[in-house]
Amino acid sequence: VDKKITIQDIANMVNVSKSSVSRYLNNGYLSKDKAAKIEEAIQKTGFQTNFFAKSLKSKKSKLIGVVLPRIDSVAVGKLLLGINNILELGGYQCVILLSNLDTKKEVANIRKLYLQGVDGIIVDSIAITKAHIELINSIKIPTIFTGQKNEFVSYIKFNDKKAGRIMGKYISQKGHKNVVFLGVNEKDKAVGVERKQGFYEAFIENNSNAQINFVETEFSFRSAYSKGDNVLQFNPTAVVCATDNIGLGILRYLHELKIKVPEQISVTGFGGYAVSAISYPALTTITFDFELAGMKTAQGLLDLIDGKTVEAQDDLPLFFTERESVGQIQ
Amino acid sequence: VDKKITIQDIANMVNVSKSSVSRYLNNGYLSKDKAAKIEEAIQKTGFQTNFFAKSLKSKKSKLIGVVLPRIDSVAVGKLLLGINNILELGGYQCVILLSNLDTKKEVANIRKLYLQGVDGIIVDSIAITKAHIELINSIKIPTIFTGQKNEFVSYIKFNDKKAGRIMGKYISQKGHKNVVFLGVNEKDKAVGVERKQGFYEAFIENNSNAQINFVETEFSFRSAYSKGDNVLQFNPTAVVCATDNIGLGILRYLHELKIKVPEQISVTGFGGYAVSAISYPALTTITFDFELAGMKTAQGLLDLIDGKTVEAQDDLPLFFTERESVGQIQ
DNA sequence: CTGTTAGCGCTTTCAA
DNA sequence: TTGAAAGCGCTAACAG
Repeated sequence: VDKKITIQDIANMVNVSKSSVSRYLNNGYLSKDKAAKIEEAIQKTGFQTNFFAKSLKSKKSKLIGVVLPRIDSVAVGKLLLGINNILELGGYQCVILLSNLDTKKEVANIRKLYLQGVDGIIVDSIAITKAHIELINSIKIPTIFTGQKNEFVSYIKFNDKKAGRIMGKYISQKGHKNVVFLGVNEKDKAVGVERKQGFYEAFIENNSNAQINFVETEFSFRSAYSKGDNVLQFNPTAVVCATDNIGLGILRYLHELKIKVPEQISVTGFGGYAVSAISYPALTTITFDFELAGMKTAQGLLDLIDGKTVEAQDDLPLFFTERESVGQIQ
Repeated sequence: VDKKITIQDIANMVNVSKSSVSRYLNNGYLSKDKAAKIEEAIQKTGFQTNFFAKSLKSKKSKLIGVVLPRIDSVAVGKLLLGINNILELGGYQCVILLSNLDTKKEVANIRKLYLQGVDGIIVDSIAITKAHIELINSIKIPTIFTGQKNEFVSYIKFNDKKAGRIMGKYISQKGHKNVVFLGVNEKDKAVGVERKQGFYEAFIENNSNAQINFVETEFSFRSAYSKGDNVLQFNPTAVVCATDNIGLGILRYLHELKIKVPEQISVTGFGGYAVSAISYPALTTITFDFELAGMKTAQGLLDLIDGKTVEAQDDLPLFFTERESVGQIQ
């Protein structure tokens, strides 16, 4: 592998025109013997078509842009794994842009990818704003969202409200009447609003004189941990956390205070990361299969690229995972 | 944003040649007034230079290939975050290829990136083989490794041996005489060999009649957990785990058997992920700053691209983090 | 300072 | 079936 060889070099070696080599490469008509010779030349030279020239000419890059809110999270990692599984099969590669949980940057990243000429864009969004919609409508690149929903775009996500409802029903059935919902900011519709709403609804339905108090936290262990005394002020019998991460933070806080879980207080999460099964006590949670979500999303994008219509989907399978962190009241 | 507009369109609007527009874009000499007019036209049209044409011509893509063994790990996520921080400043973007902890695929991915014409490659390697070296030597693209070392390539990593030594000294000082090292396969030089060796050396130095037994595990919690009884057969007073993940798996196993940590048995890790501070008991570990590692690696690659020489570096700062999981013997 | 010119490597009519 | 030729959008001599 010395100096990169081109389609022209191959043509010269075999005494055909470069058009013929191009045809060979793109399944055009070509006589058997020429095809064979070209194949041989390509084999021994290790020729590989120039990615940029091809993209320039064909207007296709085989590159998919992936906009992520953050990367140092197991959930996002799994999602990306699923995305990559599917995209790789289709001969696509991922260009990754990070938004640092910043909505504006998310939009800027989408624009950047568009200008670069990727063939499609996947956005693991934290919130779909008007700016998102406007941009998506003005650019013509296939784009699909995951993690959040919006009627004007294609998206594939879990039903966060349903997840919340499952948890709400469970907790009320366990006899809890005074709980704290330790959630995140409402700017995040899926995690901040839908999960909470689902929980509230189902919890109240089953338990009309119950009491729920809300405490807000960031996504990190550390932040959740630091909200511990805030949570305890309400004297809840259960604290329902918007993510497993948050649950783990609270678990740690309670441990330090020698408050026994689930004997004295119950804790739950959402997510189903492997680590929450290892914690002590293992966290009762709603399990989302993020890798599957990634695969579905990537497949949706591929369909969009193929010109098919993809209908919004917010019912990816999720299931309740009962472990050890919730106790029965009375 | 309708039909993509080109440098020629801008040239026509302002009545200059497209070369002048190109000059404007690339900091060539240009009169103030023309520059101003061009700028205005670019502003109002939202023109953006065509990525593929530019790359084709300039032989530069502003794309960096990043080969990762896996993506669903916090350590890798942090590394990528650091890489991205630096690359973004330089106007580069990351194309990510996953190797699924497979050495052959790692090599194949490097080749793929080379053929695509990325400007440089970062490999978070699990093992640097002859195939790696040969490929790197034959292609001329700047390439840097992280996570593993090898005298024939540029690399930036932590000193895993030193990390092991610190732990070995600490554990022996704590009076432990019979430990199990719960490590990974030796194909992974850094984690499988260096950490172990460093630990063995320092532990024995301080404690010549001590006993160490080795148990092998995969990287996952689950695998570590499943090795629990294997570990216990040796009746150790401490189990030194090659990663925090592994340590967390063992912690869970011991908890289920109601074996108290650190009263009955001590456990340690390597890594310093946030989650190990939240576990119960919090894990004593060696902390690596993976984000910093990512930044250093990316900066090294940028230097390589600039034609500077980058010397191998295996002394990224690491520090001992004493928490709650190790007890004193006697 | 600025325009003209010649490609980068490839695909794709259009004729032959 | 095949080759010639045009051109994707851009950069970079080379004159002027």
